[in-house]
Amino acid sequence: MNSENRRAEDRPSFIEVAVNVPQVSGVFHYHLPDELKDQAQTGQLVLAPFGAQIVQGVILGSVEQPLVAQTRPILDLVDPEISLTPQQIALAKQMAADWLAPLAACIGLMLPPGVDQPADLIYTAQGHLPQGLSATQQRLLKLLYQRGPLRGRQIDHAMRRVHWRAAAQALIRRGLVHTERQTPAPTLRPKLRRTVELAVSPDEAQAALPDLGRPGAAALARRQAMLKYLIREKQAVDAAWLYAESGGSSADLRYLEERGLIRLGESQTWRDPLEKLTFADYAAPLLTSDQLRVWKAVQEHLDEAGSGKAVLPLLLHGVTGSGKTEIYLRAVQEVLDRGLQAIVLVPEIALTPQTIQRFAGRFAGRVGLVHSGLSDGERYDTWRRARLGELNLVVGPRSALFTPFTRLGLIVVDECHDDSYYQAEPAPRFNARQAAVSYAGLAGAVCLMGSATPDVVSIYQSQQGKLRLVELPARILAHRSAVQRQMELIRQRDGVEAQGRFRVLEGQAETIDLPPVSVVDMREELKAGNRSIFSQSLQGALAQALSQGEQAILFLNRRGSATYVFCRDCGYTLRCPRCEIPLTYHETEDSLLCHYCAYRRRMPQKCPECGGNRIRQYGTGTQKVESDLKALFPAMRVLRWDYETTRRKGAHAEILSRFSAHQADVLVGTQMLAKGMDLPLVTLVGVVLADVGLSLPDYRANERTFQVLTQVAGRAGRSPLGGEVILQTFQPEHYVIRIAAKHDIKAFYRQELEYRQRLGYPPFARLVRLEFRDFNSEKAEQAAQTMALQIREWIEEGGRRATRMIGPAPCFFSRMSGQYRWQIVLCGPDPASLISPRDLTGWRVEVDPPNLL
DNA sequence: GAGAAATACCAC
DNA sequence: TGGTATTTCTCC
Repeated sequence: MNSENRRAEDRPSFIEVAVNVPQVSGVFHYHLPDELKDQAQTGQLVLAPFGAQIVQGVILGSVEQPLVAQTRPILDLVDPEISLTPQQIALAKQMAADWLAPLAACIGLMLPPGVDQPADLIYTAQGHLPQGLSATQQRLLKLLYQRGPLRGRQIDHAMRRVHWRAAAQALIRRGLVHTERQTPAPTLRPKLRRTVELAVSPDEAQAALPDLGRPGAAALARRQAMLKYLIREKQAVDAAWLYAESGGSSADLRYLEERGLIRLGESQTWRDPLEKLTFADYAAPLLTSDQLRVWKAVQEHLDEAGSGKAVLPLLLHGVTGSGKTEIYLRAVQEVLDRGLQAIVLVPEIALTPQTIQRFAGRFAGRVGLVHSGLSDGERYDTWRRARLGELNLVVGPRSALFTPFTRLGLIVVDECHDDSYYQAEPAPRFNARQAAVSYAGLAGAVCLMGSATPDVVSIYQSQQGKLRLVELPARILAHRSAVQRQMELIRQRDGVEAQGRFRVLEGQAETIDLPPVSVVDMREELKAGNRSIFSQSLQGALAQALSQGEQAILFLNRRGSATYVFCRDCGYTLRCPRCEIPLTYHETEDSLLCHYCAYRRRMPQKCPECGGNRIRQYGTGTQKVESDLKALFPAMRVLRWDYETTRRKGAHAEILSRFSAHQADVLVGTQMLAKGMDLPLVTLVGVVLADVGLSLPDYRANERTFQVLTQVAGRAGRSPLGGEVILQTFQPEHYVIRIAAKHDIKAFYRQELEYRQRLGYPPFARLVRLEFRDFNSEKAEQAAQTMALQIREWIEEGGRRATRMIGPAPCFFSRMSGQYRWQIVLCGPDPASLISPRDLTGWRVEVDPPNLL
């Protein structure tokens, strides 16, 4: 048979499918059975046979010639409403290439959570426990006897880090266990509500009113009320609404339906996480001259992108409080006015309630929210609303990037320096900020990134013409209403008009200088006999703020150091038995906690090493700061914002609103204090120990410390009350401390770029990190050594003299959850191309990871 | 990730 | 040599 003689319509069309098995990277060719030919478009989520399994997959497109002689048919659609947009498919392909990740894993990011159901087996035990089984086999059998048939994933959960699958195979061979395939079915369905409408004309319904039951019966009155309501309404109404209006029940509805008077229907309803919340309208303020200049640049980009031109991503560098969010809001407004759609990425939704509020306030009823607190049903509905074009704006963390829009005009990346845009676990390991740039390019949209502390790599890229840098160098005074109240306060306090450090521009917003920063040398404090964690000047400043009814923030840079416990006799440090990370002390429970794997134990009375009883916690935690503060200032109202106090849902917003409402004088906290918050009453920021973090063995330790110090300093003095920042440190001469104290970010970039160039780190090279984990320390090391030899060979073969290999070495956090970690770092112009064609099963591969710890 | 095929291993 | 444990490879 000659296929060329066939008419085009008869030619079977083949399709390319990415199967949703995360370990499988390739694409596979199938054909569509006739009954699916009309429905199965590119992007559709389908069920396909794959070996002996039935798996989900996404149609990537059609092909003329399949790769295999005999294709198998697609079985069905998983959900007719779930299909990826062409731009999403393009982005998935781009990401797979950029991050050396399997395509299926990237496709998985685009699907609404809860819909993708990996194929699984159901394991059932049969017969009795015989002799001569291995420990794992016995455990597995006992588990199956106890809990009955289980899915593979349930066993994964119950027998964590046990390689039980081999044991299961052995049991299957001996006939003690049997397996059954489970065809995955989506657990989610659209939420429906019942509707009611008249099935007859209003006149006929009116005529039927007296004859709806026994005269005088309660049912008669209820049914009449229902019918009357429907006569008035003329259109279909929600059944729940009708019950409330008439006092009737579903039995009454059934009666009216049987009489042929009404018709029951169903209509779809959306699960909207913002529905129950109300937000104050947030009207657009006038722009400052700086903002107008930036806004013009944004408009230019939107215009050019609108006319089909490729545009550079925009990097908005604006000091804290310079009005970046207002620029985002205008850009979103502009895009919506043009009939396009926008995605706004924020770092950690729980930590930026103020940003969310401003978007929800400005675009009430038109904004979708995506975050980890949503139920699967809410996400599924948000996804489908976006896909149907009923939603045009979405705000959320990195996963919001994958909202299925077809008319994307803008992607905003707020606080673009934030590490939470990087996803390390699970694979694919990628940076959502870089993915946003790719996506904007693919979709013809504008990417607008903003930060008060852009990372040096972005700054370098702007110097190289790869990004367009726009700046907001001046701070805007806190909100006008708050300012007015505070001017009044100052007048009462000082008897004079506030002036000097801030300017009032005619008819526009007012600007104010960044707060002065003083550096306190803690070595001098020790010499002077002050052994408290607060220097004399910080104590003085706190006392003053308290006496004047102002607020203060005390910041602890905890990364890499914490309240670890050691013996003052022998020096023994208590560490996590699984991770070897120093345990941190928690006063409230008198217990020790590992912050990596959540291992917990009681605080010991005696040193486990030497038996001495002088075992104490050392270092400074938020609890210690809180108790010391209370000892110094008994009247002070202290609020703690840290890991411990924010585990409860909604705790972030609650703490923030209590502090904003001046129900506390001092807020003590860690990293999260550095996020974008607007707290007008804060006049003092104290950094308890500024140099923590500088000693971490990571090439970005300086940059990260500088960023966090700059961000936290920006929380002070956003009002006419003024403000100051006190940095306590043991290394006052360190350039990061010196430059942060002067707010001289440009000097930091010069220094840091010089250092990166000297050592050949990004942006002067790119990085790939290979990490191997094993419960057995020798195995982990062995694997790393073998791989290192292999890589050396690849470098040799390819003549890749510009690529250097760092390691193999144990990672800084050398154990995590009981597994030993070893790493190899490749550094060079394009290290990814060296390993992309190789088989790296068992290795975690990260391209341009944000840290090497 | 499952299942089959290929290979390594071992007792006789 | 037959049988089983282990690794490798394909799945469209």
